[in-house]
Amino acid sequence: MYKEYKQLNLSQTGKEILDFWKQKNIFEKSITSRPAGNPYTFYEGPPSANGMPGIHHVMARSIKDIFCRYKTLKGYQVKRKGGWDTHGLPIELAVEKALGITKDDIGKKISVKDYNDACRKEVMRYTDVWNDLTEKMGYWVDLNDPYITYKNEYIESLWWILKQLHNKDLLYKGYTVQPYSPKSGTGLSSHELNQPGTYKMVKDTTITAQFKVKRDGDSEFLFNGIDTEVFILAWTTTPWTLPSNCALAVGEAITYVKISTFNPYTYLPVCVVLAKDLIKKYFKAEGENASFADYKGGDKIIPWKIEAEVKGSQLVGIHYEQLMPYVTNEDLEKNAFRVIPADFVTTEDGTGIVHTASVFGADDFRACKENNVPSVMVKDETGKDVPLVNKQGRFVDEVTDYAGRYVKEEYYTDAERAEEGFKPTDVLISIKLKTENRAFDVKKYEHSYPHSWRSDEPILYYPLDSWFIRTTAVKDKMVELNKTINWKPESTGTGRFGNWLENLVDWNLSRSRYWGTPLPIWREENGTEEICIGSIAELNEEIAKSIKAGFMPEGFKLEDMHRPYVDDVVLVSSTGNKMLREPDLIDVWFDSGAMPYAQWHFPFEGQEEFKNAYPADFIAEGVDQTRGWFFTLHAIAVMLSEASDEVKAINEQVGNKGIAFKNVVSNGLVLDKNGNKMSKRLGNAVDPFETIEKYGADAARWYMISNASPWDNLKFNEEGIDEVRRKFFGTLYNTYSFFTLYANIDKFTYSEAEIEISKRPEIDRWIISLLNTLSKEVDGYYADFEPTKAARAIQEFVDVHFSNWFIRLSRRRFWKSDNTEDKLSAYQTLYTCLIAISKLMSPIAPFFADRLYCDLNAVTGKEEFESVHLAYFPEYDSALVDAELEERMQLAQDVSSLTLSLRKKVNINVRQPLSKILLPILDKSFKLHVEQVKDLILSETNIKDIEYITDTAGFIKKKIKPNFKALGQKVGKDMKVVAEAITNFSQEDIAALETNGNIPVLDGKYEVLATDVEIIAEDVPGWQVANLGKLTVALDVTITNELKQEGISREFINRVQNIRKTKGFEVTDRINVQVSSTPAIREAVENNLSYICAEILADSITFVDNLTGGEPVTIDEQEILIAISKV
RNA sequence: GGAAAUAUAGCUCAAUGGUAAGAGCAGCACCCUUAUACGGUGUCGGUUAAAGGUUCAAGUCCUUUUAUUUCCA
Repeated sequence: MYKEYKQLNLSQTGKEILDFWKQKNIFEKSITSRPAGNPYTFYEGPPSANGMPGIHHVMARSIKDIFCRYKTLKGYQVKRKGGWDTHGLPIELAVEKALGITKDDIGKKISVKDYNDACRKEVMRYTDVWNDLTEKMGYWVDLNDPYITYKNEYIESLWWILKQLHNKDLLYKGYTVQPYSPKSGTGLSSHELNQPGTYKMVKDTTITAQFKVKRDGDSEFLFNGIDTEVFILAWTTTPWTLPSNCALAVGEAITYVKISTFNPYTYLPVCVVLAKDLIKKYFKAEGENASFADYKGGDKIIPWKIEAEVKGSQLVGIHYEQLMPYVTNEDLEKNAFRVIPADFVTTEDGTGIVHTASVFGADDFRACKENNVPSVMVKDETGKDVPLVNKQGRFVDEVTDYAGRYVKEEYYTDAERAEEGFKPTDVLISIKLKTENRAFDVKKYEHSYPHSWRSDEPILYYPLDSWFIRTTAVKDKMVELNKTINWKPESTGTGRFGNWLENLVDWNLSRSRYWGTPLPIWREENGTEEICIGSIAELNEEIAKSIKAGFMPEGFKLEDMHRPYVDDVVLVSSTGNKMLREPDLIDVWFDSGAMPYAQWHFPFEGQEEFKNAYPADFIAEGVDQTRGWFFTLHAIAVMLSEASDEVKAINEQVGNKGIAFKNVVSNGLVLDKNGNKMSKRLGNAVDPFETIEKYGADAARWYMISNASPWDNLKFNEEGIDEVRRKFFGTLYNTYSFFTLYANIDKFTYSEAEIEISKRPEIDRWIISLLNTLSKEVDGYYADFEPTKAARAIQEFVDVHFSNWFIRLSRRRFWKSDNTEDKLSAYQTLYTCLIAISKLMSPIAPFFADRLYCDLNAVTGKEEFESVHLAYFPEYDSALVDAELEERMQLAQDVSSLTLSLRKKVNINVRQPLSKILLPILDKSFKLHVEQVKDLILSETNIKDIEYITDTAGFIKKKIKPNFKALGQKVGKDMKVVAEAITNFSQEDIAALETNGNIPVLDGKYEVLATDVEIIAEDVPGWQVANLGKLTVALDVTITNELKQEGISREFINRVQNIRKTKGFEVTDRINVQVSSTPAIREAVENNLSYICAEILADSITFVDNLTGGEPVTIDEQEILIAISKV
C-alpha cells in the first residue's frame, strides 16, 4: 500500500524527513556513496555565531545547498566543511555591551585576558541556534568538524601565509591618514566615527590664504597685462595644517578667474585666482570695475576687476612659493608646492581651490600620492619621518613660531584658555599671515566636525602606522584571473568587483584591537631589524634564543596565540637587542579569506585535503561580500600563487593559475514585503524559525528561489510562500494522492513488465516527451547556476502539463475496472513522472522530494537508493522526445481552450454535448496533427465531431499580417508603405498569394512571399468563431433533441455523483437508484440508461412516484428527487 | 563623490530590436470536478520611472535625469 495522507503538511513532512536523515545518516551517505576521485569543491563562507540568524541566511544557504545537492545527484562527491568566523569588531562590541565597559576600560577595569576570554565565549553564543536552523532549513553542511578562526592551528596557517608574503616583500609598514584622538592616543574606526553625537557643530577660525605663484614658463600666462604679484586663493578650516601644505588641488573642468584688487589687510594691490562661481563670496558687487586710483586703505568698498578666465586644467602644474616655510628640502622644492588636479574639488564653498596637506587628510593623502607630491615631514630622534604635529597634537620644534603649541584650542585646559593673552594657534597663524600679505580673508565659520566619543574633543586626521599587503604588486594578475571566474550575475564580476580591482590600493591589514589574529612581526625599537614568524615551531626557536639572551623567563611556552599572551613574547635581534611584537591585529577579512588553507591547517597538516579541495568549484554569499570575502579569497590566492612554493606546486598539479574559486553566486538582499530593509528596530524582520515551522522549509526555499533570481533583491512576502504551498506543493501532493487512490485499489506495484514507450498511447508518450525535455532544461539551468529558471520550469510542468492536462485527461483510464494494458500504461507513465519530479526538485525542496521518492519506492522498490539525495539526476533520452507530438498536444490544448471559450460566449455549459466544431485548414499537416489528438479534444470539450473546411468555397474570411522580421531585411526603409499595402490586401489578393506563393507590391518593386506574411482564417460567417494566433475554431451551436437528452443525462450523472460524494460512498461501491421524475427527464434518462449506469456504478435505476427520503435536485429547471443506496 | 544593481498591471515576475507588452496572485462574474482548498472561461487592470536620441521598427540599444538599494570614499 502506498502511504496516504489526510492533507498536505509540509512542516510535519520536514520534521519527519529530518529524523529519517539523521537516523539513516543520509548526509554522510550522500558523500561516501560518491567516488573521492570525483570531487566537487564547495567553500563555506563562515558566518559569525555571535548574532542570531535571519531569514536572509535561509536565502543564502538555500543557494549553497541547491548546487551542492545538484552536483551530488550528478555523481560528484561534495564535501562541505562548515566554519565559524570568530574575530572582529562586532564581537568586541557585543562583549563590551554585555560587560558594560568601553574600550578604554580594557587593561584597567578588566584585564586583556578576561576580556579575550569573554570574547571567546561570546563568539559561539548562538552556535546552537545556528545549528538548529541549519538542520531545520535542510542545509547540508558538516558541522561536526568545522574550522574555527580563533583556534591556534588556524592562526598558525595565517602566520604562515603572512610570512610567505613578508618573504617576498609583499607585507610592509607604512601609514594611512585616519581619524585620531590625541587625548587617548588611538585611532578611531569608521564604526566609532559613526556613533551618534560624534559630529558636532563647531566655530573655527578659517583662512583664505594667498599662495604666491612662481613666475616661469608654466605660469607666464597669468602675468599677462598685470604688474602685481599673482596669488592663488585657497580656503581652509584647519589653519594649523598650513605649515604642512604641499599642494593645491583644482577641478580640471572648473572655470577660474584672475582678479585684480587690493588685499583687505595690507591694502597692497594684488592679483588673485579663484573659481568664477565663488566671486560673490569674496567681492562686493559695488566694487566691480570701481576706480583703483581712488582706493584708499581701509575703504569699505574694495575695487576689483576680472582680468581673465582660465580652466582648472590650465592651472595644473603651476608652482608656488611655500606659504609657511618652516620645513623644506630638495625633494619638496622640486616636487611639491604645485597645482594638482583632484576629483573631489567643488565650488560649493571656499575658493574652488583646495589647500592640500597630505598627512592630515585622507583625500589629500590620496591626491598627493596619485600626483607624486611628497609630504612635509621632519625626522624624529630615530631618524624616522614624522609629521609637523606630534601624537599629543602639538607642533614639533621645527615649526619654530608655534613649537609645543596644541593645534586645536580644545586640547588646552579651561584654565589655560582663560589666561590673559591666550590665543588659539589658528588665530596666531592668521595674524602672521595677515601681516605677511598672505591672508586674503579670515573669519569664523561654523561647521560640523567629528569628535572623539571618548574624550569629546575634536579629532585630527593624522597619519598612523599601518601594515599593508602590497596587493598593487599583483593587481594585473588579479584582474586577468578574475576574467576566468564565472560570476553570477556577470555584472558583479565585471562591474563591482572588476572596477574595484582596477582601482586597487594596498590592503591595510592593521587593526588596533584585542580580539583577533595578532600580526606575527617582531621589531627592534628603532625599526632596523624585524622578523616575521611563520609557525609555532619557528616562534619557539626564537623564544629559545631570547631565553638564552635573558629577555624571557625559562620554560616559557605560548599556549594561546592571542593577546595578551603573544605580547609576552620578546625576541632577540641579531645584534642582541630586544624585539617587540608590532601591537596590531590583522583585518578579520584576512581570517576568512585564508580559509582554503587554514581550514586544513595547511601546510602543517592536511596537504592532501587541501590539494583535493583547491580551488573551489563553487562559492556563494551575499553581494555585500564582494569586497569582503570574495576579494580576500581572490587576493590571497593570487598572492600565494606568486609568493608560496607550496601553493605554486599544488596549483601546478591541479592546473590552477592562481584563483580560489571558479564559480561564484552573489545573492541580493532580503527585504520586507514593502521593499524596506529588515531590522529588529523596525520590527519587520522575519523570524526564520517561525516561517519554517508554519510553512515548512520546502515552501520557504521554493518561494525564495522561484520568486526572483538570487541576485535580485527579494521582497519577502509570506503570502508568496502560501501561494507556493497551494499552487505547487498542493498540486503535486494531489497528483500523488490521485495516484495512491487508484494504485492502492488496483494494487499497482510496478511489478508488471515495462510497457514499451512506443506502444503507449499518445498522451503518455507526450508527457514522457515533455518530461525528458524538462530534465534536460532543468539540468542546464542548475549547471548554469540558474535555480530560479529550474524551479519555474518544474513548476510549470507540474501544474500546467502534468496535473491539469495529463492526469485530468487520463482520469477515466484509471477508473476502468479491468486491468487493461492502457491502464497499466497510465500507471507506469504517472509513476515515472512522479519519481522524476522528485529528483528534479530535490535540490530546492529536499524534504518533500524525499518523502515523495521514498513513499513511491517503498512499494515498488524500483529504485535502489534509500533517499532521493542518494539517487542520480534523471537521464535525458532524446529518443523519447517527439517535438511534433508536443506541438500537436499544444494544438489540442488550444483548440479545447477556444472551444470552451465559445461555449461560454453562447452560454452552453460543458455537460451539454454539441455536434461539431469546424476547423479551417491552414496547411496540409494541420489536419493530420489534429486527427491524432481528436479524441482528446472531443472528450475535453464534449463535442461529437470535428469537421475541416478549406477556403475553396470562399467560405472563410481571411486576415493578413506582415511578418516584420522577414520583411525588414528585404524592404528596409519602405517598411511602412509595404506593411500598409499588405494590410490592405483584398480577399482576392490573399487568395492569389496563397495559390501563387508570391505577389508583387508597390507596383512590382517588391515580391511578397508567403513567408513574409501571416495569414489567419479570421471568420466563418454565420458561425461562432474564436481565434488564437493562426488557429481558428468555429462551433456548431445547434442542440438537437437527442443532444438535449444526452445533456440531461449528464446532468443526472453529475447529481448522482454529488450525492455519492456527500454520502461518503467509496468510489467502488455499486448502487441502486430510485427517481421521482418529470416525464422529460425520465425520457432522457431512459434513452441513455446503460451509459448512465456505467458512469454511476448503478445496478438499477427505477422510477417511482412520490419517492420519500430522496434528495431534491434541479435539472434543466425541473425539480426531481433522487435516492441512492448501496447494493 | 565613485562603482554597481533594480525600475514593466494593485502585488510577484516574463517578454532572441520585429510592430496588439504576457503569466501567476489579488478583485469581479460565470463554469467545471468520483485527485484537487485545484482548475477553466471571461472581466478589470499598462504613458514599460522620466526626457532625449539611434533605427523602417525600442520595454529591449545609446545619452541624460529621477527613485530605491548595496559597496566604497
